[in-house]
Amino acid sequence: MSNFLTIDKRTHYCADVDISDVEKEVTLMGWAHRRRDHGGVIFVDLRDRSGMIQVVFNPEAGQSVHEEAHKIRSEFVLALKGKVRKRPTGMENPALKTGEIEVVVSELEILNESKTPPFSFDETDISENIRLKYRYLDLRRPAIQQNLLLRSKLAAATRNYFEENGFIEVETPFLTKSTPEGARDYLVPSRISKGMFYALPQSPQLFKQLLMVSGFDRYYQIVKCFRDEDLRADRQPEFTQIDVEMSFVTESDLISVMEGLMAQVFRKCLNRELTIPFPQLSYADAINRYGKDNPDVRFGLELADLTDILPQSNFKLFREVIAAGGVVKAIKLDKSSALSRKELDELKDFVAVYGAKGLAWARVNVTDWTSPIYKFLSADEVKKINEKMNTSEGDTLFFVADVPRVVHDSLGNLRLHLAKKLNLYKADDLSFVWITDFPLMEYSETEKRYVSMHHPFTSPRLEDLALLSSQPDKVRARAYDLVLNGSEIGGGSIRIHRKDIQNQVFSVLGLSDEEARSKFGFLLDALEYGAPPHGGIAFGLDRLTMIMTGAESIRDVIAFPKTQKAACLLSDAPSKVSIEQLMELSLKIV
RNA sequence: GGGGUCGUAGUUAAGUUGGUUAUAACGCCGGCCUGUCACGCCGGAGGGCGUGGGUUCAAGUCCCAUCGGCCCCGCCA
Repeated sequence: MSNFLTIDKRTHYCADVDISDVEKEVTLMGWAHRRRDHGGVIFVDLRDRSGMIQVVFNPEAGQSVHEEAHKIRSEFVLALKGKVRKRPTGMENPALKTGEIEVVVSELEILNESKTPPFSFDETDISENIRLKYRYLDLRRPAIQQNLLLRSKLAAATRNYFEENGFIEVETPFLTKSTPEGARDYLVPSRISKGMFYALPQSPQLFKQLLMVSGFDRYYQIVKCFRDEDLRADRQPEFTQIDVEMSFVTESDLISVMEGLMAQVFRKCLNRELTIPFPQLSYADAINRYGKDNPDVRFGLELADLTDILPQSNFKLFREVIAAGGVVKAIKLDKSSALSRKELDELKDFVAVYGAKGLAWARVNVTDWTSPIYKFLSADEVKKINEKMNTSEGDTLFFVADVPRVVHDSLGNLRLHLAKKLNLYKADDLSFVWITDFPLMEYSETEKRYVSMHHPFTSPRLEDLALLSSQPDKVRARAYDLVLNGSEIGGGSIRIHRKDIQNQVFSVLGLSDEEARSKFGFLLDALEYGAPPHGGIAFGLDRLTMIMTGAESIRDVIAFPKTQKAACLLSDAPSKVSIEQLMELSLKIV
């Protein structure tokens, strides 16, 4: 029996051994990343979470060690002891952090063997179903380990910041009450109360408001949230929020505390200094200029509104769209980014996804345009458009005419598509922007009623209160989103702390008093017992980590993620349960 | 719910207008090799093309269905 683990404790992580350790005896443990067997001397790259170091087995070191080394295969788990030495001149490996040195092994124990892994850890484009099935192996890859390491640093920096600033971390329940508004709930059947269900929280929203009523004053929590909706590249059904709530604050107080958080987090995790305060943009301006409420402001390509120029146009399509209350908008691509005719045509398909029935384009020449729609436009219209969009020779214009939503969706996304395709921004740019003055509610055609844009506990702006019953969609909310590089990384609001206003909002949302009582009675009650003015915000930890690591998928910043069908290929969840389990819960599969 | 795309040795891919025994690289196994680091050299094994139907003399190639991965629309207060 060897002394490894019991007497010979690990002295270093592999990549932490350096030139100053030469002549020292070290004990290392890790995985055999690669073996190079020269018949005589054998080299093994020993890997752990820190990185790699080359270890050497010389035949002279002793026959038994050398024989044991012959058995080493990929991913065998090794414990070894040896002396650090500088590599012979000319044998250094500059690609390796530890490339100047190596460890000459005197003792070796194979702590565990390994089957040949199903994929190579050097390979970068392994199909994702294989990676997810063997996630514990996928997670050995340094790139993913780095992502999770940064995620850990981000969480730590966040906790430090809040602790330093007088916030208290409080846990809130996972087994809680289903809420009618918002996303679809994950339900958990109650065994004790037959036919009753808990819901997993979409967010700890109501509980953190209650904590303000309790007087905690400053709350935070890094917490899982659950929404049973379809997945995207940046969306999982269970995700992590940095959840915050503060009492006796206004929007500007909260915003500046959160800017401090961002500054600290980026300094500690990425050693980057942010310029604060961040710029702010109203929701209306964001939509008008960028077509989206999560605008990527790293580049221009802003939308220009041409509706005023074209109501009498000879171009029937524009004229009719405007007459029907629609808008005509355009974006301008600089001449340095000219596209081929084929590429221009392909963009039609791109905007069709967002409901655009067409995409008109124009190439600006010295005196005219090259464009399918040029012949329909008057010289005056062309002149006014050229002036409004400040065109110069070689620029390309893209027009969409439709109802505002379609125009904004298609041009807003076309703008992102072109910027990415044509590299109009630098990969490491960081452009934060607060979006403010959201509408409190909007009319839902599917539900035939007004629905909250944020959530029903968001405070209306006091000066808009009078409009609440007459023109609900004109009421602005005291809500704010933080957008980074076109990604909504956080959103929050000042909440309603008065019962009468909360009731009024519920009523406009079509919630009867009885419904409001049965769903949110506990909140309404709490508002009657000295609820302080309060507000908060929640950040998406996963999305923030994605941006900080440059990950293209949320799965690359989550240790054990779900597939698009919300399945876990590793554990095979979700799965069937036994009839006994169902009976215990009084459940029947229909 | 809908649109798109992919599925061929362990992995990554190639596979002509359907046509002999389905290719390659890496990996794996065996042998040789004392300074490699994607070690090298020699030899070898390994799949019947996601699954199920169909068309055909003949299907990895065509058709239908189905399962799964990814991207998107809807959805995500």
